[in-house]
Amino acid sequence: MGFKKRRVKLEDIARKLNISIATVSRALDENPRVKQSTREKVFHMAKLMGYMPNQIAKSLSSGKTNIIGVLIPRYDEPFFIEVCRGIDQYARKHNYKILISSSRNSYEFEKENLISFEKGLVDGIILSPTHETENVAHLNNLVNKGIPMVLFDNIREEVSGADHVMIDDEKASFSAVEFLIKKGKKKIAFIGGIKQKKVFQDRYKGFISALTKYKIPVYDELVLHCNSLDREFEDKEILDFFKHLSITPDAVFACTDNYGLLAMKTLLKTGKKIPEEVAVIGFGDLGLGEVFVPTLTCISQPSFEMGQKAAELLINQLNESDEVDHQKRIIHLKTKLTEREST
Amino acid sequence: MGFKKRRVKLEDIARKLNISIATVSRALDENPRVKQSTREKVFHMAKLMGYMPNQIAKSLSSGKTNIIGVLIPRYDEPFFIEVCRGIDQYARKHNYKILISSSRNSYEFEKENLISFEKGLVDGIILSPTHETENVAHLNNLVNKGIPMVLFDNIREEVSGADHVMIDDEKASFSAVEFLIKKGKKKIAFIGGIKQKKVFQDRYKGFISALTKYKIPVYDELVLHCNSLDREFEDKEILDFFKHLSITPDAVFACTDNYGLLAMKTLLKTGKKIPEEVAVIGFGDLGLGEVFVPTLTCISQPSFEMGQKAAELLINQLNESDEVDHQKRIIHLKTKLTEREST
DNA sequence: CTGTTAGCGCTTTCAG
DNA sequence: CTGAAAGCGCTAACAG
Repeated sequence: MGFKKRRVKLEDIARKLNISIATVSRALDENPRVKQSTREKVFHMAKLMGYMPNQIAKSLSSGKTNIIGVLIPRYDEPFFIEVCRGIDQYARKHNYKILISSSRNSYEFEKENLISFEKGLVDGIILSPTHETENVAHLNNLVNKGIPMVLFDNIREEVSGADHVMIDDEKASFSAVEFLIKKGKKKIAFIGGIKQKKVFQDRYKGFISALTKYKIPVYDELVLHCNSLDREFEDKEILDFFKHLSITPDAVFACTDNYGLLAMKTLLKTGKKIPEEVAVIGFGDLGLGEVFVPTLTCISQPSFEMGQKAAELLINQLNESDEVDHQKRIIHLKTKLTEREST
Repeated sequence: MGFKKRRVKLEDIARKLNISIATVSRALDENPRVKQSTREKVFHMAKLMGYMPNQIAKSLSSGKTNIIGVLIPRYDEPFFIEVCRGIDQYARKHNYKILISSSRNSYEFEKENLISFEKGLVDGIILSPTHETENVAHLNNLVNKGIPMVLFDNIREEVSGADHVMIDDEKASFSAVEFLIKKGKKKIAFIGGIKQKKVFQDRYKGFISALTKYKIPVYDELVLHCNSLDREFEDKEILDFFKHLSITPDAVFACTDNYGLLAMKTLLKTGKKIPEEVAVIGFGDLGLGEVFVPTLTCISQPSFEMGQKAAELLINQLNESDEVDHQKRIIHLKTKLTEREST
């Protein structure tokens, strides 16, 4: 807005046509209560004058913006972008736009962003809390104010009143590790992410329970929890990890595709044959794994679908009557194992 | 908005304190014209009552939303995401938020998205037109309405009044190809993108002029202009390309990192040694090239910086006086060649 | 079918 | 320093 040239508004059309603003508004709204001929006149004049409705005025008046706020921890993670695509696709169909913000992995920024959402720009919020987010009071707070919310990825179950979209991380990683075990692997390394994230905790649990079930020893040395929040450092962390191993793993279960690729890269550099000597399996399936040589076997996570589902849940909440209290919903999406060349 | 519970507004604070709405508004605005003690009372009460300003009302009243609309052709292209990060970073510092939309490579969607921007949601627009966009009337149209605009990537110089942020694609690709030539390569393949995009046209020109300058033959067979708009098909297109060659190239200049990686992948599969038998160079430098084995040499494009610069130009326009006509600015950013293992 | 009127919540003259 | 009042552009009773 604030466009330099003056914009034509309803009033201008009304005056030109010698009718009331209300009628113009209704006509443009395709309200059946206005005469066909009037409507046509209005449409014609609106077009002629280059009328463009003012969304802000509409929102103030109607009490809704038709914008969904999306808050993700970072942009440079294909998973989040894919989820956003899913949200966008569903939202668009239902006449909503999305406003994406990044909390840049910071609890403070998360709060800050939510505040700007709370200022009335968005009708509801979809978010993945950062790993730093221990206290979820700010989230419950928003929910209590009646702002519809859906969580995904780093779910915090304590947030009552917000819907959740998730996968069964533990089960998925269990099946990945089981797959390796059934291939005869016995020295399986684990590369996880930030320990504070529920998804990584769960993937670790799955890893452990698979090994336990099949009575395969857990070598502490073969377990790495990456702490990096940056591509650059992840790289280094994984390189170092492999450099200092005294046991040579015959398989690697990586909690993200990126970790899987970095692991393969490091292994290849040290002359290992994949998958003959070391099998590698990743998690995510966001396209990168298919480009690498060898291509990466991985747990396929329905990222796009997660987004769609999150949007669906949110929009359902938005359409719920304001009277009844929202009944929390938790959606579990299925994962599958996609076998490629690295195993 | 439309939050179920009623929100506290200026009026509520005013009444509680027995002062006028105007004073509350001014106090909260840190307007020096209000007495220190009053201001403190207001702040205290606002906090107590959990006041949260209504951005929509503010926007309607002030005529600006402090939102920048960003329109990119697709989300699943790291380059665009990186540009968005740059925009976001600069915008944030200057108290702007960004609203990202994707035109999904469609001229129709581009127009549609711009219309929703034009409805007053955004103060200005940063965009990369789609390859389908031949007619730029819709863009000039917006500019003429006084909406500040900055173009990047697939620049259309015809859009007068909009600022441009670009790199010298021709020069950059010239230098890449020259680099290959100086390494003694003589049968250089070219993998470009959609021909309708200016960036790809320019990169092709650079390729040709380097070969010409050094009197290296251009083999038509070694030139591929990818038409795919989808990862999946790009893959296939490049595979096919190499499969049907009768000449074996000793180098490949790829117009994106992704093409470069796919080329390497295909070459490796057919047993070629990189860089000994075939050197490969990409364009972009968005992180993927560093993970691959071998790592990809490429032209580094300052994507993040492009975003920052675009935001800077736009925000400058927003701050310009409404009286004077905007003086078009074109910014050229520098590229450099980053040598890695693939050459 | 159409017009009148009262908001939506905030900013901003203009008076005082 | 503070208040009253107009207005941003549109929607939605309510009345006719």
